[in-house]
Amino acid sequence: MKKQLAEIIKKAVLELFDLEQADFAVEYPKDEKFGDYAANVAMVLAKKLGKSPIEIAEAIKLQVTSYKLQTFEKIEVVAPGYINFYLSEKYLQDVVVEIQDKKEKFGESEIGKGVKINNEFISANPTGPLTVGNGRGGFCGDAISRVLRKTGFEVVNEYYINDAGGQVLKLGHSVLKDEEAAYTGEYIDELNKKYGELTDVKEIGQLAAKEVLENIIKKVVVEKMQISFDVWMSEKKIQDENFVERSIEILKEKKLTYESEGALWLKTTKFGDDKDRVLIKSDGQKSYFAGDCGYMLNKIERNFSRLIMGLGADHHGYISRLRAVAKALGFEGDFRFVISQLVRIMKDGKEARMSKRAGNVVNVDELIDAVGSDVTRFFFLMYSPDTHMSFDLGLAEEKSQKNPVFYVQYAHARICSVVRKAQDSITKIQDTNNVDLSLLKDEKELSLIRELNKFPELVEELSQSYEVHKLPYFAIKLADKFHSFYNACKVIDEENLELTKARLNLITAVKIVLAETLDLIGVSAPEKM
RNA sequence: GCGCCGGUAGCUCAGUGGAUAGAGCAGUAGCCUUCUAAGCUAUUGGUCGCAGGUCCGAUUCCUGCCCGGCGCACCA
Repeated sequence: MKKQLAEIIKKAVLELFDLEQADFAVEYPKDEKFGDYAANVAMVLAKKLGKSPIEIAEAIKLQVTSYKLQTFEKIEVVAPGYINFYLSEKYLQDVVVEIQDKKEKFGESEIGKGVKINNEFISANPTGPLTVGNGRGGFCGDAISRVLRKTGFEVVNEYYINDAGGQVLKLGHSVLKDEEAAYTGEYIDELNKKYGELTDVKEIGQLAAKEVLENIIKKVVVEKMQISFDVWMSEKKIQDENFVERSIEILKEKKLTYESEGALWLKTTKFGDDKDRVLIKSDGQKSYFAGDCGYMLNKIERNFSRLIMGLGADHHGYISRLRAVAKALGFEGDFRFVISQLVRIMKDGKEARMSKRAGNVVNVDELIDAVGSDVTRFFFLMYSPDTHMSFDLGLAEEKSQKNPVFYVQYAHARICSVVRKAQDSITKIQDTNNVDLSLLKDEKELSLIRELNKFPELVEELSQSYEVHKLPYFAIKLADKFHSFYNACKVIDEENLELTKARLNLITAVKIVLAETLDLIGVSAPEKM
């Protein structure tokens, strides 16, 4: 509707003032009393037209009114020059019908049809357990994919495994517990028991990495975090299949490389990086960055038209060089980075030290074990990835009404309970098809429907902006309006079966949208609590 | 030194070139003979880090500064 309204206003502006382009916005007003949509066109055009915003707004209002649209029951001009549009009751009541028809497909669209997207996230080294930071990035990446799929995009979830370079050696040393050991922890002790007798560091490292990947990372990702990756891409495979060699050849051919101090450099500065990067070191070894070039070539040859990479804030420095390689290798599509800031775990007002010995939570799986998968996901996804979030462990552990996750889930469970009750107690209400939804006129009811109406627009917006933290906020708002409605309006009324039927339709619609929103977040929608 | 991110209510965080800056938690006052009180209703609380600038209008955009986090390898 937002888009359609923008088109309508555009048309009106064209007809009235003969202006082709107008840079204005259609948005949701801050307050419901200002209607369902508000446009700032008049204020934007005021200067250009040399008229007062109010005057212009009135003209546009008249013009739009002359189109006799059924959608709006009222259009108002308000100082300093807003045009507020009020959806008609009929339009809102029809939203309930639409949701009943489409069920869980409500909000789906085809804007992404035929567009292939590669979404790479987590990609933590196979050298140890996943941290809460990996968890944040993981849930965020997963939610983005869910939104993209709902809007018709073809998404490949991908995890890149650094199983070829020096960190494998580091792991080997750690298992042997020699001077070059870098990692410690219970899992290292176990690996030491298993492989400590061997002597070849590289072999030990590879065996250990494989085991960490299979028994720690994959288990946590798949079982605890419930994220499914379509591709687990191995760095070694990229090397073995000559992508690295070939990418270097291509870059050489494009004359984007040069030799200096005995090393081969790539001119990433040509594409916005702050310094050039080494591809082949002076000792003849390929750099880690060369591996990235090979991987990029591999992605490009798989014909994705959009690339997404989720990175922790400690890796934000890679953005410009990765963008540079993509361009250097000829990738022209949209390449977006989702950077998630680090996570602080707070307990009792203090920062929990990231140490196992102190008995504090460090890893995602431990966090999930402590507070549950739903709470963990919801909490991480509530925050914009840009914020340096504090995870209040005490609050999350409480499992009480303080917790917004339960607030939302409770709304869903409540609806299920009412529906169950209706089925049990009123046998007459079986024919839910023949319903008079025009009975839904109460302010609480209409307000609830207005929120439902926003869902498809939200999903579509998120498929472009990736701001998935808006999903939990939407869920809370919808739950809020439902609870408010529930307290004001009795759903089951033996004396008024027609209204009861209409309201059952309404809450079923709410249930569908709530469940869908929670599904995009990856949180369960319980039938009972 | 350079770069990225943040600085909004007591706490954790949304938000926006425009209409009285929002939510949850915490605080205060009410609401269970009625479909789940894990709920509802009302209410207290803000110099949107500081200083300039652009604009009819800035918390939002620009510049400078202050505070906090992270990053700046021929390491992977």
